[in-house]
Amino acid sequence: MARKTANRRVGITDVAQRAGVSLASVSRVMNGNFSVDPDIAARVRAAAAELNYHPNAVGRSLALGKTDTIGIVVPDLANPTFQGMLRGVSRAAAQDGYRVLIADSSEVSSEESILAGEARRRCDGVVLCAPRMNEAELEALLPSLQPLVLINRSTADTQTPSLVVDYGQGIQDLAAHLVELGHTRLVFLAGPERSAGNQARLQGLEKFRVDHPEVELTTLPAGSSFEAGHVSAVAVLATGATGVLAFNDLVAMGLLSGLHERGVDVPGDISVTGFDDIPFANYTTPPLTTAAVAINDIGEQAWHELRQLLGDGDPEPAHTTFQPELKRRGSTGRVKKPTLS
Amino acid sequence: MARKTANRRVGITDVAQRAGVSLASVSRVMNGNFSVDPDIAARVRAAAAELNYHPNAVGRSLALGKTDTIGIVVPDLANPTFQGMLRGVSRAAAQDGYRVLIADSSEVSSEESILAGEARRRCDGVVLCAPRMNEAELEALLPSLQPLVLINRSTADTQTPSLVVDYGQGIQDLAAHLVELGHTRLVFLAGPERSAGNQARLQGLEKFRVDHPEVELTTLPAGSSFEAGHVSAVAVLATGATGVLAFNDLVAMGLLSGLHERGVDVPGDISVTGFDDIPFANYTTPPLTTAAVAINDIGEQAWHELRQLLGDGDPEPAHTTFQPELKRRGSTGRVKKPTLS
DNA sequence: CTGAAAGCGCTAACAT
DNA sequence: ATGTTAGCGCTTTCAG
Repeated sequence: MARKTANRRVGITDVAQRAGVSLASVSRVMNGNFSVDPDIAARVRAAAAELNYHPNAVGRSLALGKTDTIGIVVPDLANPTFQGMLRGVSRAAAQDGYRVLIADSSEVSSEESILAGEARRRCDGVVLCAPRMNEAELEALLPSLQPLVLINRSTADTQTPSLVVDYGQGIQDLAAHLVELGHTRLVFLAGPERSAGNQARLQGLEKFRVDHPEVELTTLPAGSSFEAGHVSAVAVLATGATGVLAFNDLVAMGLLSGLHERGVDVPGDISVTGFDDIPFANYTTPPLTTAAVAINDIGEQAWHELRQLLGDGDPEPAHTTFQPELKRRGSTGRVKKPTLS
Repeated sequence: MARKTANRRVGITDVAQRAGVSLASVSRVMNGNFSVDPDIAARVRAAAAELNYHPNAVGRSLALGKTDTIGIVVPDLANPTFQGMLRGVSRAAAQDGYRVLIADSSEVSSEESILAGEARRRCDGVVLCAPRMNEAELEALLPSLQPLVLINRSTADTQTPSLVVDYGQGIQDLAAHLVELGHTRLVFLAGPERSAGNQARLQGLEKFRVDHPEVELTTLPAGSSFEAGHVSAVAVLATGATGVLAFNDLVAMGLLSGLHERGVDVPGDISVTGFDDIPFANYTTPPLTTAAVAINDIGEQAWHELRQLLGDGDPEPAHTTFQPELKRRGSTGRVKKPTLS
């Protein structure tokens, strides 16, 4: 038997002994179970207090078959979007007495499956956010992860709740906003190729092209980070576009910074939009026009869905689409003079 | 006995049965234990694979007396500093096969003790970051949290490793930097009053005053958020100071934004410094001069200390001070004209 | 209403 | 080298 140090932790047995009752009674009292003699209850509580007894969580988990813990697997803890989600999940779950175990796959999507499985095995359920995992792998993984809720991925499996952001609509709104301002030459700074969110944006833009044949829209590969946006500045300028749709706020901020370094005025010379509305977006100079995603709400919702699956809480719809909300801020403005293409 | 659904999970017994061996053998094989007949080992592995068997973590934990999980309690998951720490801890711990359980106290420092205790009970150890918790409460808590490592708090207890950032020195470096640039009227935008980090900065500035009697340094209460910095813009301008030491990067960014709105040029009219060097600091306009704190390293170190306490890994020094590194960037510049005080 | 005892899934003595 | 068995700390039937 493993016994790390000399000092034994106080267990239910100690309390029972001290209170002169059986283990069962202590257990009943600790769990606020019905039908315990007030006298005994008091003795037990006293003993527990004196010994500073706290039930061992692992023992409880084994007996109860539940850990009161859920796992959340995210691709990158450095990304504000996933941080926001994590925070939303964590706070909501905490409200219901659940804790959250993190599994950060560090962008190594090959590890995601294993990680998710491990997380699931330690927990009662899982929130899975794996934008780069391929479709087949995802489908194969789902059964073993149940109960789980999926973020920004859809699945044929109707058992699995999934919360998705309508990136396609959001990017169209952003593009339309630029068109309204008179821009006719746009460039999209694309995110990671295999990311589901990027593909959704691309589809949205395809639709936009159909609706706005007069607009010239080009795509530039970039990425999802500051750096990606920063180094894109030259390429963006080379296109001659007056409006830029950055993959997300990070990319937009990087671009803003790169543009600023080159003395390009935003929005005077070029308008820039982001995506997500991370907290920082409000405080860039100029403040960033973006499509706000209620990422904390998504996290919270994710927990609610999972809670339902776990048998607590009340039933709710299992599939939800979150609509981004256009935030008009200082980084976009009227085009200076119509560009002659 | 709790049995949620009808479908039994496959346990070690099933594998043993299928392989026609005892539980013990299966356990030995699964744990790569010495002395198992290759033949049996193969049979066990085959059976495990066929049944898609994965050891139950809770059962293991109970038997082993360890969970391979550590808790991390942070005051606010929305704060980039704590996010960075979390990330550092999480990645480092993952390297050693440990998982991280989050306890976000949501700034409610009264909850921190309970939260920390709960986290500890589910885990093998805890990383505690509770800048606002009062001294007495902290000391009282320590014994029950062992093994733990403390972040940005010191304690008399030499058993407890603690990692602290030298905020006092950092803020002095920042102030000295401004002085070098010719600034003689400075203002410090103070953080949360009870925060240990704020007090350290205040002490550093006291020392700075002694070293630089020629400099006029005032303090303005602010806070630790964007908003705090943003609303401070007017008060800052009212002081007539030409150099501002913001409590942290968030406050500095808020201030930058507030200043920009009022047409105040940074660093032309006023120089602004932050603290922490969060990833965004490099991408503000202008880029933020700040004192860089290697927050990811701190998280990583925290894990290493904890690992040592847990009995793995090699011995390391138990108390470490991290020196912030001055980052000179665009938000600070030469004073326009010497101010006549 | 209470206590004895079985069992959650696994590991580690202890025999064999 | 393998099987038997006794826990790990707790909950919950099942008798009384």
